[in-house]
Amino acid sequence: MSCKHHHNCEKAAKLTAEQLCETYGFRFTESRKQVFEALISSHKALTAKELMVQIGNNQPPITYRALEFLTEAGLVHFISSINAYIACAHAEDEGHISQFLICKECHEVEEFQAPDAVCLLMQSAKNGNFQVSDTSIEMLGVCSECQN
Amino acid sequence: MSCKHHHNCEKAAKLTAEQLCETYGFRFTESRKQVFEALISSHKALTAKELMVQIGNNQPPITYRALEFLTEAGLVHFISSINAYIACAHAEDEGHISQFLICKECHEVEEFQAPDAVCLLMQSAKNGNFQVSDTSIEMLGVCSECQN
DNA sequence: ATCTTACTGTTAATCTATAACATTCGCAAA
DNA sequence: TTTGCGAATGTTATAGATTAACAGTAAGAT
Ligand SMILES: [Zn+2]
Ligand SMILES: [Zn+2]
Ligand SMILES: [Zn+2]
Ligand SMILES: [Zn+2]
Repeated sequence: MSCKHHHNCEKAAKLTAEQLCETYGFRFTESRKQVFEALISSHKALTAKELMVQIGNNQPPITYRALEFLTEAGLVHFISSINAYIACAHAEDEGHISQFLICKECHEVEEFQAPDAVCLLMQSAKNGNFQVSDTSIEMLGVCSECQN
Repeated sequence: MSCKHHHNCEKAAKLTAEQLCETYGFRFTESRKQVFEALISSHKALTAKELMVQIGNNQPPITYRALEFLTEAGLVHFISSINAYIACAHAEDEGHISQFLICKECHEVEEFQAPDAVCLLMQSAKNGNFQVSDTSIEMLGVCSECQN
């Protein structure tokens, strides 16, 4: 599978993940690895259920725990508008804001960055004296592939 | 309750709602009215369950149907990051993009507009040849009231 | 009057996520 | 080595959110 969507793909990302875990004293265990690999090897966003099917696990807590861990570690993002998870494409950039283009045909998801837009949004919030802790930008539509 | 957050509040909004329904040949029925009024009279975002409690209805389909109708009519927005619904503050501006400041303390939600930021985001999508049909911007944080 | 479509009432099912608790694992201090 | 501790897992069951299905009613058009 090609990798136009990830800055550092699969192997590199796994390395980043392992290092990140070690840095903070956590373990990149088997179940976490399984979930992460399932996500990084698919550029699509996967629901918890789809993940469970893919890694052959029908015990929800195991998958949900791995997802919670990976999400908190910043290795995976949760896309609330479609209730699905995706491996982060910029994990090395810690604490960055999540911005997604989500194709409703093929479910492929591209994580992109538009710092200038984010800046304007932050400005808006600041004008309202609102202290932002978490921002999510989710754009649903049809990707270039699926427009044909 | 004061109305710093709505451009046209309660009565006016209800009127807009009724007109909008009539225009498209739909009815502003009792259950829809109940749900809409519960939302418009609270500036907070309410979950489906909270709504059901508030309008004294424990038959999910009724509430969910009303919510689906109101959402499709553009009178109510669904805020996916917190699984809650809020009455739209700009219903007269049809098809506008949803942007929210969501206070995680008091759960009050402000719908705001930042057209220049949206413009930049659209540009980003366009550069990737991505055809956007629906955009949601959700900023979680602490409102000015709750910072004290 | 009857036809059609929108809308409601009700029951039950499905999908999604978490609680609770016992067990094991990895690691470090005694 | 062994003891102790927190992190992580295994397992069962439950809670919570949303929808399917189908029968029935209401309102406007012809
Ligand atoms: Zn990311
Ligand atoms: Zn696509
Ligand atoms: Zn709105
Ligand atoms: Zn607040």
